[in-house]
Amino acid sequence: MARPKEFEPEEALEKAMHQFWVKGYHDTSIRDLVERTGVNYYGLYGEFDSKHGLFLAALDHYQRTVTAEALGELRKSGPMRRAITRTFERLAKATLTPDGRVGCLMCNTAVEMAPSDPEAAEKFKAHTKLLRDAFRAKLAEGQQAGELAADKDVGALAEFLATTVYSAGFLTRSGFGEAYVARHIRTALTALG
Amino acid sequence: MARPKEFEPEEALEKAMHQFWVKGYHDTSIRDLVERTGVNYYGLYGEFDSKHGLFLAALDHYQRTVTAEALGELRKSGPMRRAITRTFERLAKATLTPDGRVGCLMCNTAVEMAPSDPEAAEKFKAHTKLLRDAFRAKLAEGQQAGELAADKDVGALAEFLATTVYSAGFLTRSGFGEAYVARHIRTALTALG
DNA sequence: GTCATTCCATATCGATTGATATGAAATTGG
DNA sequence: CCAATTTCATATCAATCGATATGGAATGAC
Repeated sequence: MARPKEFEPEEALEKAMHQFWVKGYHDTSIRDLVERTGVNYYGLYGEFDSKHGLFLAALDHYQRTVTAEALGELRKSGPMRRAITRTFERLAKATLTPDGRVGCLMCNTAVEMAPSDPEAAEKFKAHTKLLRDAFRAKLAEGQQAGELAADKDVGALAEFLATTVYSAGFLTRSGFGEAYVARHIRTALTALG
Repeated sequence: MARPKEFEPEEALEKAMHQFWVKGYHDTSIRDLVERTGVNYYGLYGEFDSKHGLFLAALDHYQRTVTAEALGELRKSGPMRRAITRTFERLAKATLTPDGRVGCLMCNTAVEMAPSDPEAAEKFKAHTKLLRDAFRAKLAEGQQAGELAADKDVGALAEFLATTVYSAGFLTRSGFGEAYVARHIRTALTALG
């Protein structure tokens, strides 16, 4: 029984995420967010409390959408190496958006915010755990199937692959071309033996 | 024939570098720099033109001091693997300063500035080239000496090791402990075969 | 000692920041 | 049709931003 909202919260969050993805937290202003989302101050603050609240919500949104989508490849049954390679291909694709070579939002956030923002740091750690656990499951499965040498440390490799995800995002954002990034991933995967 | 400066430009630059190292570019204000360096506005602007000019000078200073010092290990004659391991040990030490887990200034800068600041991006690229060339020389030497398999791609490995330097800085800044970082480096070095 | 010059300390500039307040527009219940 | 409620659009807030201007303090030349 009142005037209806003229925006979809989920759409606004998606657009805000892309804004933070390109410019980071400090270099994004509320006015940037208002312009990008098409939602005015009242709507944004009513929905997300503050710039910081919107930022944290955008981090959650990133994990729920971009990351979860790419990790789907690891949950399929099938050969280990192919699944891992495809996962990296999908993730690499996600570092390129209509806004350019934006990299990985979680990597960007860790660098910019982790030392000074405990809440952002916590979201980043949760993201790392998500990656690590997904890789570990597939690696363990592969080791069982004889696709990975029995003496390999699955836990250490899972950590390594999770970090390689961030490295690939970092390289893309830094301006290195797709060939450079692909070469890095290919070399990294030789650690699987 | 005038009032003498009360500061040493090199010392001021060193302190400014540490400020940018901790907080990045956007989250560091001129007032922060004045406070940290002990040099007032007039002195800073007279010496470095602007906040941005001081930042670029700090990037140069980082390469000349922190990075060059660590790469000295690669220029010594001696076993390849030991030299590479020691280089990473030195670089890992540099990511921990009295200000905390600050990571690698060049990695931080690439993430924060590369897409929007061509001059900073160029300095980062030069830094990557410095790392890559130093690793490549040692790898080629090792390959000649039979410490590295003849079929290994020295160029690709040099790129990979350079990126691993940034990864280690990234992990430190993100809050991972020394054991986690050391494990990552150890796993990465298995790519040498 | 005097004066020109350079530097230090501080005040100040317009612009922008995150956040809030204000009043009109849009909706529903009565 | 009107009052109550919620949202929209915009004006405005104090604080801070990078940068500059101003005035006094410190030096060397003469």
